[in-house]
Amino acid sequence: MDDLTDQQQQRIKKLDTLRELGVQPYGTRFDATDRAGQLIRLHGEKSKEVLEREQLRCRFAGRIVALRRFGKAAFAVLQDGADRLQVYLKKDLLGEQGYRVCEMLDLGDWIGVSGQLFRTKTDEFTVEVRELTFLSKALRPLPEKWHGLTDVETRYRQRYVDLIANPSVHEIFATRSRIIAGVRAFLIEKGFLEVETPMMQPIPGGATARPFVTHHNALGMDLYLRVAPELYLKRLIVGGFPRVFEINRNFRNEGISTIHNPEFTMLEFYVAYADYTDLIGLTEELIARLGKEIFGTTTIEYQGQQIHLAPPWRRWSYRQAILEVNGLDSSVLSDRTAAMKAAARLKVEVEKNADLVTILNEIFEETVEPKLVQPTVITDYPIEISPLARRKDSDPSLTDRFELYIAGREIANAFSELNDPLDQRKRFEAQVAQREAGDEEAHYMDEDFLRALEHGMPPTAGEGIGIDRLVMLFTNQASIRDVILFPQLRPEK
RNA sequence: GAGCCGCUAGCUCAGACGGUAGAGCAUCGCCCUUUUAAGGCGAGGGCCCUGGGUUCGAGUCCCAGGCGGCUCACCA
Repeated sequence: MDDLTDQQQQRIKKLDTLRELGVQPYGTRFDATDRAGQLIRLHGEKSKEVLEREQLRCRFAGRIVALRRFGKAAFAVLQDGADRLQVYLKKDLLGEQGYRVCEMLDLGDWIGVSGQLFRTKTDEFTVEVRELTFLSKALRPLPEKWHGLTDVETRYRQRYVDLIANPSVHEIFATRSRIIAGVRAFLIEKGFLEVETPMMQPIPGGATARPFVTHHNALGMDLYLRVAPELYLKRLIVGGFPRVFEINRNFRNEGISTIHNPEFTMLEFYVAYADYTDLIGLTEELIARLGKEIFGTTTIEYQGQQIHLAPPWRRWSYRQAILEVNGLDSSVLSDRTAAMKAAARLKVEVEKNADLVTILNEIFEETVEPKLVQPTVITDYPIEISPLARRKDSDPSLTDRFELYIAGREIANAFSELNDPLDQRKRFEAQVAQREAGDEEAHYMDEDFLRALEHGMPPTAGEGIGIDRLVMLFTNQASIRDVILFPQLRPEK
């Protein structure tokens, strides 16, 4: 007890006093017939006179987030979900015993109240409490009322405190939930089946990324946390589900930054008989609908930039974008030396022995991506950087693929799936060769996936949307940690 | 991984040139039955991130480390 702060000791003392008063400081159920938000919506606009006439009774619960005492009376503000409602505690109405309980209240405690709605002298919509039920004692103090909790580290480590102290944080995560619910509703409406595929995979596939490894004791084998659900979802297309989607976590054993968390939420969906161009329209519809349904507009602001989500979005081929943004001659597309010179002139750093595709991709990422502020669909990616995408009929060096960029960031990646098992085998073999050459992110051979394709996969288009980044965009957050409830951090000590 | 910045009371922050560690809020005591950053009077509260070093003396200067943020590199 000696290592407790004075405030913690005071609260434990009050805990004991409550028990002496016959109050259980950690109670059981409270029959809240009302919610603060409901009361505010239904009656919050009524005048003093109307409230006096109607004599409305109510019963709700919440956490004390503000407390102003006056000797024989007090005002407390209760937080119930996203809403705050003031209650008035008066000795006359609560009695000697009841008011002793009030004197034991602290910021952070949970209480239930029943009473009558009224308006104070200062016109504040308030509950005059007739009965108070103590629900739970907080043994630690809340952050300061004015500045709240601003220390970023504490906000991430103790998200529960962040959520109490910062209503805007509470709102961001409520919005995140609505976005995911909106995505789910949209896809289900479009005839998709929601499925769950393994998070622990014997062969990690579906993305070029380093996996986490874990071990299953009973099976005596290593398993990988998935880097993508892609190969399993395609197995389901083979199995005869024509439209499937999954919203779930992916895990990548890579660096952490403002746009990377080791575990992140991914939406992937697959449509049989469709090609990538069908998905462009579907994506336009989805994003615009989310804007309208959740924010009532298709114009949003992200980090000071106005972004117009209403379709149609600009479409630009990967190669055209590289040429036009930089005013380059089309020779760079086929001439490695010309591409190298262009990179040097554009101050794009490229490894000395990089191949043409890598040079062009560096140029794309450095010079084109940051310019794609308004939603832009980039199409026709080179085959070398699209190992799972279908080859373009009109140009075998390209794929039937697009990526959606908004605010300079990749939001979606979609392509017509490669369903030729022999071609897929060759590409896996190429990946395996790269892996053997030291590329830890290259794909593994997945014989079972090939076997599935050999059973015949209908023409299919698939797409992935990074949910965290989508939420960042819609909630105007610069860091992924501000849209993930418990971002990954090193241990405290 | 590299660079820059930060770490002082429960919270938000001050602490020039090295000389007994401060404020506001919160807490505790007294007063106060319509306040809303309530108010008045009084009081308590510190491993100054950790470990070394320099010095008569270190929150402050030096070295090493920890944790976090931002920027850069890989990735979505």
